[in-house]
Amino acid sequence: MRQLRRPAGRPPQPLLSSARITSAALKLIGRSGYRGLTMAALAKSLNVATSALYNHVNSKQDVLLLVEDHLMGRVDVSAFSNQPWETAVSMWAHSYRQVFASHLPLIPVIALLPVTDAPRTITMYEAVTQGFLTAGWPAERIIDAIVALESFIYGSAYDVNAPTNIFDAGTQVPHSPNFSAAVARRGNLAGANNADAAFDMGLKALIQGLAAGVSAEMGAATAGLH
Amino acid sequence: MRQLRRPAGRPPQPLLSSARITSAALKLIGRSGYRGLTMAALAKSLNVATSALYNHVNSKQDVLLLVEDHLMGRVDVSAFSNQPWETAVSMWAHSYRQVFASHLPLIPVIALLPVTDAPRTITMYEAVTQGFLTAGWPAERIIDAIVALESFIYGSAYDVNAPTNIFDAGTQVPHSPNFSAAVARRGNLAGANNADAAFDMGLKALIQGLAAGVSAEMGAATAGLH
DNA sequence: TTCACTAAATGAATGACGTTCATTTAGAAT
DNA sequence: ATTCTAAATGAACGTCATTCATTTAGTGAA
Repeated sequence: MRQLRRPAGRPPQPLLSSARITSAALKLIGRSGYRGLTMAALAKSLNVATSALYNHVNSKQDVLLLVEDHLMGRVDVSAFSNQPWETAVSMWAHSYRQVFASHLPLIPVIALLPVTDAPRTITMYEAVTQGFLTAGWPAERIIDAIVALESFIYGSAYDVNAPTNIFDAGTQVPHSPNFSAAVARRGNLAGANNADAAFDMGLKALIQGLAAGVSAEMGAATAGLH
Repeated sequence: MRQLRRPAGRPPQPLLSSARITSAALKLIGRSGYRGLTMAALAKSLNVATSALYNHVNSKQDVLLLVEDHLMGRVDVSAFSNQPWETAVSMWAHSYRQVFASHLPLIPVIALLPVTDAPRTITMYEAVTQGFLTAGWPAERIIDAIVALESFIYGSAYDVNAPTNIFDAGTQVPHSPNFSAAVARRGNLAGANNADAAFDMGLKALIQGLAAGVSAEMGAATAGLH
């Protein structure tokens, strides 16, 4: 079945928009991964010439930013409004990691690009900040704590995609006896994925450590120490 | 000054080797960053045809793996042999982050590729594992703890390269009052880089939390609880 | 209404880049 | 000696992102 060829020139109704591009990009990523996300394939899936995309985005990076911000809307921050701080942070972090574990190429985008053009991302941060404030965190410390948690989440998202044999030392096993033994013993405990176990362990430690750190500081402040 | 053109055919002395390629790649990265690291530029810096590289590596990924493993040798693990566990982990983590903060494109390589062909990486893990064992960590938990720490380190390496205005909400400031206020207050405290503050805060928390978690578990085990 | 301007499409062209292949030459192994 | 393999050259390929001239349609000002 051949398609009618659309003539050149502005169409009566616009064929493209940021929203349409974002949606098509997400479908394409779902179907063929980030390797399949090319400007040509994206245009084709929208039944449009490749160059038409550049009337709506300045670069492929822009497309990635659109996708990133859309996905940020899927990160669940609801726990910050009805759960204690520790629980809320844990639920948020789990959701955050889950959303981006299948979108690793976005991590450099999130981590390095200003949030200015990412409204949903800003909304997410606002909810998280509110949760921290409600829990009594001093404003001065909140961003650093969020950044620390996010750093852990990004790294953990990579780890979700690590192959199971990533720590296989191969021929070097004799030269790394302690390490290789530890690798062999890993996961000898009940169930669950290795990546999940490491994430849960680290997240619990981080949350507990952050809480301890900030409460110590506040205690000191209250006591007038500095 | 024109170069003599080398004729085709195997030269009496090999012009290339893994070591030479690694060294040239590192120099090139230092001079022009990862954007400048192309197979063509790499070959040119070695005064060799591009295709000659493929007699020694199978792909550009291979080059990245060579560089990665070389850099792993720069990560300082010495503290594990003469410092208490908390100090050693902290020093190792700082060194690890510093080494890779200027090599972000390697992070997916480290995080996702088996260590099998990375001998220095294995050596690093062996030293870290020994440090954990000496501190009394149960073998079953060590790899998960290392993975958790590494995840945090990778994410923090990205953060080192984040622009200072990354959290600038721009026109959306009115819609994110708490977040924007927290961003404004960040770094109101003495000196230091924002990224460094977040890293120190998170690392301290993580180390403390991991220590607390494992000692609780060991205490329970000692007491015969399970 | 007309006219200039801008928005949004097409399709051709460009320029990087990674990678492959036929070919050549030299060392190594039988 | 002869054969096999290692290691080089240079040409060619295919994939991409991006740009540009061109076309057409809506929009706002005179």
